Amino acid sequence: MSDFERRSMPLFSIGIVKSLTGLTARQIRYYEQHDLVHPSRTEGNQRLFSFNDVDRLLEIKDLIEKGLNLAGIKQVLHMQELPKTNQSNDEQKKPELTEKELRKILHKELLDAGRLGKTSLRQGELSRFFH
Amino acid sequence: MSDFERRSMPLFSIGIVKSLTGLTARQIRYYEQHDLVHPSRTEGNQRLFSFNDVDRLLEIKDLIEKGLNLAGIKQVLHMQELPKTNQSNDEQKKPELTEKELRKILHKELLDAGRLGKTSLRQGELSRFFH
DNA sequence: TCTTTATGTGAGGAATTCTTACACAAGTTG
DNA sequence: CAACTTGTGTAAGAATTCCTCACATAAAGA
Repeated sequence: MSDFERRSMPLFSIGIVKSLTGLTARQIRYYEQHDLVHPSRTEGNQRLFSFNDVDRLLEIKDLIEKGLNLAGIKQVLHMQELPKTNQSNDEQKKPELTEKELRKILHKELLDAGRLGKTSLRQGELSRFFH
Repeated sequence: MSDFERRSMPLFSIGIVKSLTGLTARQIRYYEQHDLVHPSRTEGNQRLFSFNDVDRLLEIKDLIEKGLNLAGIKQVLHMQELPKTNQSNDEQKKPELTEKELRKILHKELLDAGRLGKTSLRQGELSRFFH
């Protein structure tokens, strides 16, 4: 079993994820609805989260606390996922974000300057807690 | 958070543990009832298993497949937990096992000779799957 | 002021888990 | 052989957790 598979394995019910992240069930479902996480499901349609999912929720929480809105968070998470994609591809993959919104988000990030740098250090946060 | 704490953290519902171990819910509850595992509980009394609990259930399953009965398994697990205890302490801690039963168990183990050695190699099995 | 965003809350139902009880096959004991 | 023990299956009924959907609302933006 590869590292990737281990971290993508569906293991945690939403109740556990609540306590691991400090988010409410409402928030977790809302973030899923807006495509920020993609937990799998049991046969009976109950959500099951992986380590990766929990890590990602912790990142989302972090960005929320920095004042980013969901559009901004989506942007950041996508950039982390596709670090080597060239610019033309990037534009093709996020056509829904207008120039204006992007400027607004970047403005927020500037206002938060100094704190944003910590994001990369917090990557894979959960891996510090389990092994 | 220490290593010990991480591995003792209550995370998994019995449904997940079923799929991780291949045991039935009945078996898992029976082993708990006979003091082989001690999952914690949610506020609503639902079982929550840790990595250690799942590891231990995998060991139990292994020993079951080797033909040991629960008394024998309890013996083996206790010996693993207290590797440095002197003999007098050992006797104090397992007064419920008669000489006769012990002889029977040892006989079984002899019949299974050659396979039992693998047990120690399978220690902490789950740690190969997660980190 | 009106709209959007992110979250709280509640209802009603479905899925999961709980305990308890009965059944039973295989092994053990007398 | 008859009775007992062990380990597991199964089912019932209740409790807990989770689901979706809908409505409310504060804060922020237009």
